[in-house]
Amino acid sequence: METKKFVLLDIDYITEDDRAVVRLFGKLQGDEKGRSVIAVDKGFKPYIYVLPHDSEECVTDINEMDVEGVEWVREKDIGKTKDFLKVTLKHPQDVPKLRDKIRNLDSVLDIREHDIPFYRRYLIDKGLFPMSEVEVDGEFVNAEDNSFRCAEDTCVFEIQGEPRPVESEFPDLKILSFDIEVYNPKGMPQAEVDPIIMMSLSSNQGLEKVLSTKSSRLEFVETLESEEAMLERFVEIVKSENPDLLIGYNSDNFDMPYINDRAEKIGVELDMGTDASKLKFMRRGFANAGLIKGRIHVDLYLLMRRYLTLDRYTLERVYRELFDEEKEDVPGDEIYQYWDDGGEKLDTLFRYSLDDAVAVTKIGEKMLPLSLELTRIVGQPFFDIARMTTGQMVEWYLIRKAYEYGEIVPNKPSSTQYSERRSKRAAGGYVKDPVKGLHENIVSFDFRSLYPSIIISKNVSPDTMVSECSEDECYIAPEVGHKFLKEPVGFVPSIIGNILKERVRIKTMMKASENPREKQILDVQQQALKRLANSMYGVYGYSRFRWYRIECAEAVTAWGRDFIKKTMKQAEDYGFKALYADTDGFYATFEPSDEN
DNA sequence: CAAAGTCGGGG
DNA sequence: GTGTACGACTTTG
Repeated sequence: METKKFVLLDIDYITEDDRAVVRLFGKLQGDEKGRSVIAVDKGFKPYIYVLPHDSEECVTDINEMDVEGVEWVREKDIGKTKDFLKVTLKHPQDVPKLRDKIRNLDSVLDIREHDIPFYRRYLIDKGLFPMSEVEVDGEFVNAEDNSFRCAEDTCVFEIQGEPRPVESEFPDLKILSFDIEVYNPKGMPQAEVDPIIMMSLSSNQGLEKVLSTKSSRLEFVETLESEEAMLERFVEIVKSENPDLLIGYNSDNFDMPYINDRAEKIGVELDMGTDASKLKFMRRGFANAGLIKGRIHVDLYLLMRRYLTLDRYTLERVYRELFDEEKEDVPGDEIYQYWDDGGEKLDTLFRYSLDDAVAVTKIGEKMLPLSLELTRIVGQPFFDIARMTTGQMVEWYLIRKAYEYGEIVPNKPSSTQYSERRSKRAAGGYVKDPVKGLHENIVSFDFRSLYPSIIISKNVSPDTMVSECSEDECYIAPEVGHKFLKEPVGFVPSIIGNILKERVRIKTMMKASENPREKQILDVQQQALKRLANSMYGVYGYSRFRWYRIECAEAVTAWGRDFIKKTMKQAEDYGFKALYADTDGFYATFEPSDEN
C-alpha cells in the first residue's frame, strides 16, 4: 500500500459491474509531480433521507424495495431535531428510479436530499475541496487489467480507506487557451460546410502557436496539409501540453461545438481527456458546456458577464476594460476575405488569431483566481463553479455547511411552489430619486455589507423565525413585523458570521505579509469571501433556492430601509442635504442652515 | 397590459 | 446524470 498526494482538479463517477466508482482527477505532487492521476474509489454509496409518517411501517415498506439498507439518524430540520430514516441505495441512478415510489408511500411524509449529484455528495461527505490537495492510500493499478481507461501518461490509483483533505497552498495550474477561425463567406459559419482555417493556442508557460492549412513566414504559424491533420495536431498538442485548464471565449457555445462537428464530419477522434475519453457536451438548460475529462474547460465569456458590468462583452471590449489596451481586430464577416487575399492580409489574420488566444490567457490569469478561490471555499468542481451564478454557489456552500451542522437540506421548490414564490416579491431597498442638477461638495455614506450585517445582528434565519414572541426575546422587523429569536444563533447568520470572521483573519494576514505573491493570493481570498457573504441575502428572496423564505427577505430589506432612512435623518440634522439614495448608501451635500 | 419571443458571445 | 437552470429587453396578441 502506498500513499499519494495530488491536486484535486475534477471528479465524476462511472459504473463498473453495476456499482458506482468515483473518479478523482488530479495532478500528482511529490516525486511524480505534474503527472496526471485518476484515483478511483469504489467504497461510496448513494443515500437519501426519509421523513416517516409511520416509522415501523416505513422501514418495512422500504426494505421491500431493492435498496442496500436503512438506518435511523437524528438530524435537524430547520433547527428542529427529528428522526430520519437514512436509506442507502445500490447505485446513484436508483435514486431517481425509486424516490417517487418512496415519497408516495403512505408511511412516508417526505423525502430529502434526493437531488444531490453523486460526485457532489462525495466531495461534501469526504470533506474534499477541488483545487486543493488530497492524500490517499491505495495502489496503482494497471489500467489495461481494468475497465479504467486512461491516457498514455496518466496513471490509475485505487483508493483504499478514506481520502484525506490536505491544507495546501494555492496550486500552480497549467493553462492552455485556444481559439479557432472559420471560413465564413456567408456570415455566421455552418459546420456542415465551412472549414476551420486556423486553431490558435496560447499557454501561461509561453506556448504561442497558430495551426493552419495555409503557410506563412510568421514563425508562430505551423502549417498542416489538411483540416484533418490540423485537428489531429490540435489534439496532440492538448495531450502533450497536458493543461489543467483549457480556456476559451464563448467556447461552450461556439468553438467546442464547432470543433466537435468538424471532427465528426472529417472523422477525427477528439480523445483529449486524461481518461482518453472524447469531448462531450453537457446540457445545462439553454446552454451547453464542453467537457473534457480530467482537464477543466472554462468559458471566460460566462465569467466576464458575471464579474464585469459592461454594455457589451466582446473579447475586445473585455480586454480593453481589463488592460486598457486595444487589440488588433479583424471584423468577423471579413475573415474569409483576409484568408482569400493572402499576403499581408493573411498575416494580419494570423496575428489576430494568435492575439485572441493570448488575450484569453491574459484575461484568464487575471480573472480566474477569484473563481478558483471560490472553488476552494464552496467545494464544488471548478467546471461547475465557473458556470454557476453566485446564488448557486451560496446554495452549495450552505449544503456543505448543512452537512457539517447536522442540518438536513431543504428540498428544491416544486414547479407549483416556484410559480407561487415568483408571484410575490420582497420590497427592495430604499431609493430616493436624485435631486436634478450639478452638485458640488458631495459626500457619500455607505453601510459596509448592509444586508449581511442585518442578517447577523437581527439573527434573520428560517430556523429563528417565530410567529409569537415578546420584544425581550425577539428582534421585530419594522414595517413587516416578522419576528426572529435573539438566541440561539441561526443557521444562516452563523455561517455568514464565520465567513466575515474568516475574512477579517485573512485581511489581517494580508496586511502582515511581506511576500507580494502571498499578499495577492490572500487579497483574492478575502474578495471571494466578501462576494459570498454579500450574495447570501439572495438565498431568502430568490424563488429557486432551497433556503427561500420571503419573510426573511422582507425583514432584511425592511431593516435596510429603516437604517438608511434613520441615518439620512441624522445627517440632515447635522446640516447635510440628501441628494440621492439607493439601498445601502446615499449622497449628500453639506448645506448648513442658520442654526448650525 | 401581460404573455410570448429574442438574444447574448462566437466567425 | 441523485440532471433540464438566465435575465434583460422587445414584440406580439
